[in-house]
Amino acid sequence: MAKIKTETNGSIKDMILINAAELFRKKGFAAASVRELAESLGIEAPSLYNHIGSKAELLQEICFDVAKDYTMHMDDVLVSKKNAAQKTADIIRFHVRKLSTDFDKVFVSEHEWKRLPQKNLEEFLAQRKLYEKNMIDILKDGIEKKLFKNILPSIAVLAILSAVRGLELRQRHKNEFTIEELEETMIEHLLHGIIK
Amino acid sequence: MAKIKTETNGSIKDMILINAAELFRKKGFAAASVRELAESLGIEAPSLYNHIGSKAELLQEICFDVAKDYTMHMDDVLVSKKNAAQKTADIIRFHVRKLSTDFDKVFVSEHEWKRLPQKNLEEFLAQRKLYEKNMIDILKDGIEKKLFKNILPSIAVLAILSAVRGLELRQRHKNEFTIEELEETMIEHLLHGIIK
DNA sequence: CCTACCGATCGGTAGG
DNA sequence: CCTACCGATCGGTAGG
Repeated sequence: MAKIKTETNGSIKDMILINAAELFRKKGFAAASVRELAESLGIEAPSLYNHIGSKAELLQEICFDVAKDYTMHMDDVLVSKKNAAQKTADIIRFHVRKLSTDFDKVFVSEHEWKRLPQKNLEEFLAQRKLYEKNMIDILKDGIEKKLFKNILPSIAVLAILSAVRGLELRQRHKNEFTIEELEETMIEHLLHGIIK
Repeated sequence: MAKIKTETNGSIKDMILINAAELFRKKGFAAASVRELAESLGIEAPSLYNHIGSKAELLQEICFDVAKDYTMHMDDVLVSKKNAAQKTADIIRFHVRKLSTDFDKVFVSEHEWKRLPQKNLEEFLAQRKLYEKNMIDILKDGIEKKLFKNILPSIAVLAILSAVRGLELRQRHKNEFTIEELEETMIEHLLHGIIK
């Protein structure tokens, strides 16, 4: 009898995905139960299946939603006229911003993608690999143009991506810094270092 | 009847912890079953309980073993006569090396500590917070001594730690780079940046 | 949207 | 170290 309370403009499926992302982040995909998700929505577990196909499907939608956003941004960056340093800065900025605006989804996508069913996992990894290849190409271009030092591109990409992926802003630095401060500080650090 | 095969010098408990770390890394703590762990050791699940108290205890031992190593290294760094830049480099180097030599344990400690039971979780977080505070103090000292730029220490620590924590060397770059190359590249990047 | 319920699997214990 | 087994919980289905 109880109906899912939808926030303004939120469809039922959106509400489910929002709550699922929060639950998966807090408990991990494997330890999060469908019953608990249903409870957070004010309904019984079996009723959820009128809206979703399976628990795994929710994880899949979260991961690929996030991946799509990153991929689309990368496409914008690649066709822009900016130089390698500016492109790299854009990517860092986007990661920090995305993490702060869509924390639950991004976190789940970063930490729980390994629980995707085989087929989805392969596709997810392929997208991720392409993303990293695009970044490596940007760094290589920067090295060629004498903009960057003669670094090892694949390791630099690993360092940059893990730095921005691993950020755990959560509540911690919520009111300590603005998002813009965080973005620019990360860009400065990862491009120019901290040594005077 | 089957006995656990112990590798040279490895006690049974050590073997259990090694296999548990690998299993927890691959499947996640929640999704890893005691039965599967037992199977990897060639025994039945109930027999495991002659050697362990609970599944949670294994996670606890893995996480605190790793935390102890980092904390002990930090203590060495803090009493050393090196300057802030050298101390920071030492910390980065230790993280990279530790990750490459104890991949499964470090990975589990980084990704699964949230599944620790309440009491252990609080202690783990306290140790982690102290570790970060020590690093912040090192950076502050570097800023005071005009060695570092006027960065935001807490964000810089976050960037450095997430960069080194998030590294996924695994098989990927196994034969592509030596550990030393990886260490020095990360130090160079996180201290001096990539811009020429 | 609900109640009722299924088979599978879980961590762990009893007892030898 | 084993077999036998427990209660709890899981994702999901049937039927209305």
